[in-house]
Amino acid sequence: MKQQKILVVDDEPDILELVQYNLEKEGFSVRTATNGVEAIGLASQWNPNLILLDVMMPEMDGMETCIKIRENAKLDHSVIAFLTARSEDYSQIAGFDAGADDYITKPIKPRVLLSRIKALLRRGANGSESRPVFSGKTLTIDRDRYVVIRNGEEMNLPKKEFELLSLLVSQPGKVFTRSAILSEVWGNDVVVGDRTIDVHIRKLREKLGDHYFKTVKGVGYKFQEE
Amino acid sequence: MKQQKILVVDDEPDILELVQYNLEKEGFSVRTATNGVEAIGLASQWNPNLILLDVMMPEMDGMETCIKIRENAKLDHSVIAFLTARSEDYSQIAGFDAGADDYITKPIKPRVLLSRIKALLRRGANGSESRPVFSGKTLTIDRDRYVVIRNGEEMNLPKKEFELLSLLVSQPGKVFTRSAILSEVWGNDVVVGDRTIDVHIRKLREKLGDHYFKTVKGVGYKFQEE
DNA sequence: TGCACATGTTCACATACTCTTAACCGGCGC
DNA sequence: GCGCCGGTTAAGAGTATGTGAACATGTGCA
Repeated sequence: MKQQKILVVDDEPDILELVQYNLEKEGFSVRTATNGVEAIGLASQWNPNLILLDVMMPEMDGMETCIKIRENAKLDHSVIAFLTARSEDYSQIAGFDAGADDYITKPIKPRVLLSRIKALLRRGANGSESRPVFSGKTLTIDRDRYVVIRNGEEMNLPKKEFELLSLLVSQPGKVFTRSAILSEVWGNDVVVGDRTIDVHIRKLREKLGDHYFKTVKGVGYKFQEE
Repeated sequence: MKQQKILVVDDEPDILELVQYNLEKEGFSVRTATNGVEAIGLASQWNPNLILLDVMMPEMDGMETCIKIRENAKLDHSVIAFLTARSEDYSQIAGFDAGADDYITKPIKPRVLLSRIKALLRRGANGSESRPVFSGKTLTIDRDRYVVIRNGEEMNLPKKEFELLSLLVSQPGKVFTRSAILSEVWGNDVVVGDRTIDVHIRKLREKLGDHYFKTVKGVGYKFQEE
C-alpha cells in the first residue's frame, strides 16, 4: 500500500520537528515547509494527501496559502487542515471559507492530532478519486469498478499493472519517464530494481496487445491507441 | 433542496434556545431534547441529518448517548457533533472513539457554530441520504425493514453484515477499498484489525452465495450480481 | 444469577497470487 | 566487438486473502 503523504507547514522549527516525528512514527511520509511560498511549490510537486497549515506565518499566511492551493486544480483533492494557537471565531470561519477541511488548535497534543488526521484521511479517501474513467477507442479504464474494458470485454488486472496502465492511458501519447512512473505507481519511498517496470509493461503487452505500448529508448514508455 | 434537520441536545434551556434560534434563522429545521433518552427517541423517529450533543448531561451523558445512537443502524449516517465546555484531550479522543464527527467547544459563538455545521453537513451530504431500498435482480435490501430479500425469500442479517452488504450493493460493481468500508460501516474513529472485514465478507458469502462478492486483491471488494 | 445463543473481533495457519529479482538474450550505435 | 538499453523468462520472496476456531461481549430468558 502506498504511503500517505503529509505536508506540514509552520514557521517554527520546533513545531515542525514535533509533528514530523509523531507522524513518521505512525508510518506517514512527511515533508515540511516553513512558509507559504515554499509550501505551494512543494505541494504541487509532491502532491500530498493532507496539508497541515499554520495560520500565523510571515510572508504569506495560512489562509492565503490555502486559497492558492485550492486554486491549483491538481491539488483540489488534497485535504487541508489548519493549525492555530487561537480558537477565535473569525479565524475559524475564514478558514472554512478558504476551503479548509478541519481546524486543529495548538498546543498540539500528539494523540489528538493523530486521531484527527486519520479521520480526515479516511474521509478524504472516499469520494475524492479524481477521474474514475479513462476512455479511448478500444480501451476503457474504469477506476471505480477497477476493470479494463477492451472491445466491450471486461478484464481484471493485478493492482500494479492496473495502476501502471491507468497512468499511461491517462495521457495517451505522452511519454512517461521511468522515474515518473516509479513515483506515481510505486510511490516516492519505494526502491525497486530497474527491470521491474519492464516486466510489468511486458505483462500488459501480453494481456492487451503489444501495439498499445511504445518504448521510447532512453526515455520511457507511452500509450498509443491502434 | 429539502430542509436539513438538526437535533440539539443539552440540559440547559438557555443554550437550547440560543442554538435553536440561530439555526432556524439560517433555514434549518430544529428540534431539541434535554437528555440522552429523549434524544435517542426523537432521533430514531425524526431521523435528523445532524445531532448536536452536549457532553455534560444528567442521566445519560453525551458520550453514552452518542454510542447508543451509533448502534442504531438507521441513524448510522447521521452526523454527530459534540458540544463541550472544555477542550481537554481525553474528552476529544473519547468523543471521536464514540463515533462523533466533530467537536465544538463552548462558549458557543453563533457564527462559528454555523460555519462548522455547514461544513459538517456538506461533508455528510455525500453518501448519507437514506435510500431505504437497494434492489438488484435477485437481491433486495430493505433498509427500513432491515431485511434482505433473495429470490423472494426474506432473511435477517446481523447489523455489521447488513451494513456492509448494504454499502456494497448501493453501488453494484464499484470497488470499495478497505478503508472506505471501514469508514462507512465501522465509522471513522473505530479501530479494528485488518482481518475483520474479510471475516464479515466471508459470512456474507456463506449466507448469500460466493458469486455475489468479488475480491479485488490489494484494493477491496465489490458486489456483482450473478 | 446463570445459561444459551448471537454477534463481533482476533488469531493462527493455509493458500493463492502478485511482485520483484536475477540471469540471460538480443538489437543498435559507436 | 563492446557497451548500453530494454525484452524475456522463471523462480522465489512477499503479501493479501480465505478459513476455522477461539475469545469477548452482549442479550434474552429461565
